[in-house]
Amino acid sequence: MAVQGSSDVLIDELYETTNRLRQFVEGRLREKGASVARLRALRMLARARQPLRMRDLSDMAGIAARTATAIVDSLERDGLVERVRHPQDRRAFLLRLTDEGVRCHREAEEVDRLALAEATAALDAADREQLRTLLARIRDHTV
Amino acid sequence: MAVQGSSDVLIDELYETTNRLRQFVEGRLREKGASVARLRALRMLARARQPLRMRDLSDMAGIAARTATAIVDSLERDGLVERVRHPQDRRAFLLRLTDEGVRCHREAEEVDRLALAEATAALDAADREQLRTLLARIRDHTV
DNA sequence: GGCATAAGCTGAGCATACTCACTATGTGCT
DNA sequence: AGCACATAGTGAGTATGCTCAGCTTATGCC
Repeated sequence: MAVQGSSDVLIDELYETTNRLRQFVEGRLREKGASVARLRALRMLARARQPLRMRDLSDMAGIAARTATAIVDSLERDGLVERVRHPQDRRAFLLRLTDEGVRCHREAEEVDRLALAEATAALDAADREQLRTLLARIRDHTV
Repeated sequence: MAVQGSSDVLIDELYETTNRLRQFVEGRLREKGASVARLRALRMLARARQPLRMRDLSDMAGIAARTATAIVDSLERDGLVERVRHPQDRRAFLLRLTDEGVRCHREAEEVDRLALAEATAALDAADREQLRTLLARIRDHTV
């Protein structure tokens, strides 16, 4: 029974772990004016070689287009990101990090790195790699 | 660089995996009038030997008390749960599953089990156990 | 050129998570 | 008894995720 029941609560544990990890990291990111979702958007924009459209951002982040709109709204309100009309496609925007956005990203990334290192202190490199592998296998089956 | 960067995106992968798994499971639970959060509450109530207070529920589910209020509100609105005044402590409620709630829980539990089995099809028993162990280690460091 | 269809984005509305502040009630100390 | 503090639950407000509907603009086919 214990063996068969071993997967029953897996989603709950995944859910709770994510919730707690998010709160843990967000508590540290807050003072930098960031959050997990906001940092993720900043990271995508910082890493991309080309300016991104809203759609690119939502695809890369694995979130709904509407959710990306909300995130970018808040980033724009705080002066971290700018929407510029796409020169060829008048339906689309191109997203650009402001100087403030670049600074915020850099600081938030460092805070995130430290918080994540703290949260995963009990995992060695092999454990982390194993965890990533297992997560990827779940993602492959939830399309 | 690849090795050092291995933990950088771990939280993003955990985040995205949870989001996708939740949507995957909720798509199947929806027709049963449930959701991941609602099923979790129903499960706690069904498994508890004693009637639970709001506080017991939020503690067991690992969520904020206010969030439990919202979940129970929705379950009560749909006639799945009842709040009964605690006979000794007039501040508290005791939560009781209705017959409809019991039926909903039973059906949702089965749907959840199947959906989870599908999502974790690429993981054998040892993988699942390993995943649970790794998640638990993260939880221990995010209190 | 013109019409049908697709794509980009956002408004509206919901669910689930949080914090903070508040009311009502219990508990414990003097 | 009475005051201080703790606990139970919820209202208010915010963030992040979703879907569906709708407007605007591109695209592709005749």
